[in-house]
Amino acid sequence: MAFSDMTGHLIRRLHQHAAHVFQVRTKEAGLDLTPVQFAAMDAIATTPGIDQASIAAQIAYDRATIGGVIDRLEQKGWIKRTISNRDRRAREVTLTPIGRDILERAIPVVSALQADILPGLSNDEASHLRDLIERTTKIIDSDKDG
Amino acid sequence: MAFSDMTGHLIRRLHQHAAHVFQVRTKEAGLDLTPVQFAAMDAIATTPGIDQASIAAQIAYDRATIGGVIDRLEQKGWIKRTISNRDRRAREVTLTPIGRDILERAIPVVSALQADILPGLSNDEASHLRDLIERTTKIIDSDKDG
DNA sequence: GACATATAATATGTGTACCTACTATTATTG
DNA sequence: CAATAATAGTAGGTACACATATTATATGTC
Repeated sequence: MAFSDMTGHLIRRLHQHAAHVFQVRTKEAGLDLTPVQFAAMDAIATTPGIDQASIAAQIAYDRATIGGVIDRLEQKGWIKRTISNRDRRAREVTLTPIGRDILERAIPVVSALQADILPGLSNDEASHLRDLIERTTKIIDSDKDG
Repeated sequence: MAFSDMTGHLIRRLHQHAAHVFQVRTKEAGLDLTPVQFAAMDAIATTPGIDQASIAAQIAYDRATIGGVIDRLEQKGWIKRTISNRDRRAREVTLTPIGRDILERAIPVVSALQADILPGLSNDEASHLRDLIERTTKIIDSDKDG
């Protein structure tokens, strides 16, 4: 089989495209944020005061990567980090008012761009594709735990 | 819709998993190479003397990224770069004997690990998933050209 | 054949992405 | 409660990944 037909290569291409769509659509909307920054802010909004390790676990990233992401979000003034009282190793992360505003503006944009990630597929096909991927990732997760 | 169910997020997770499987399986086989390094070497083996821009186009990467990848492959002694006679801007890239050997050893490993990227899916489902992704990437490509 | 245009590679900068090791702190266990 | 193990975050290192700008060279046009 030619390399270009291999599963891994196809998945990389699709991911590359998804990242590109995210970048273009958010920039068009006047937003300056990356996919992981959005994911982290969404997790923080869902669970204010969440610590970095929990953010990393929730959105499936490395702790070290999230550390850097949180650094940059803090520099932009979108999140705040305070040492936790119940566990002095942990940092409790919350959105600032500006960060909340950015996230509010980003949510509809990010929701809308999802459809552009799978051009040319019918709704049924796109749904089926999402379903197959979701089943696969669930198996990956259960393999990790079990 | 929750962020974790969004298309972009699912695709990222799948890509992350595919990259992980590649890393683990190649390491187990005693190989020290990344997905893009493998892809580049495969392209060079297919078209010896290919220039860097053509490698980038063939495997769908940025020219700047491929420049760095080729740098590292050259440092490892797996490829050779010579200034082209017909176009002094271009670098003709070829595999060294060692590079050819590495690629020969890598090809069966990389072929075999493709199946591990989609655990828990039947052959039909995996095929269908590949097909849907392939159709999407073809549309992406034609949008770029047209 | 000078000149505008395009292209190959590189340089620079930002931001992931993950690995290993390290420090500080907490939890567990004898 | 002292010793051990586990965990949160950071530091350092490697390798993408891509945008933009720059340099060298080639190409098309008049």
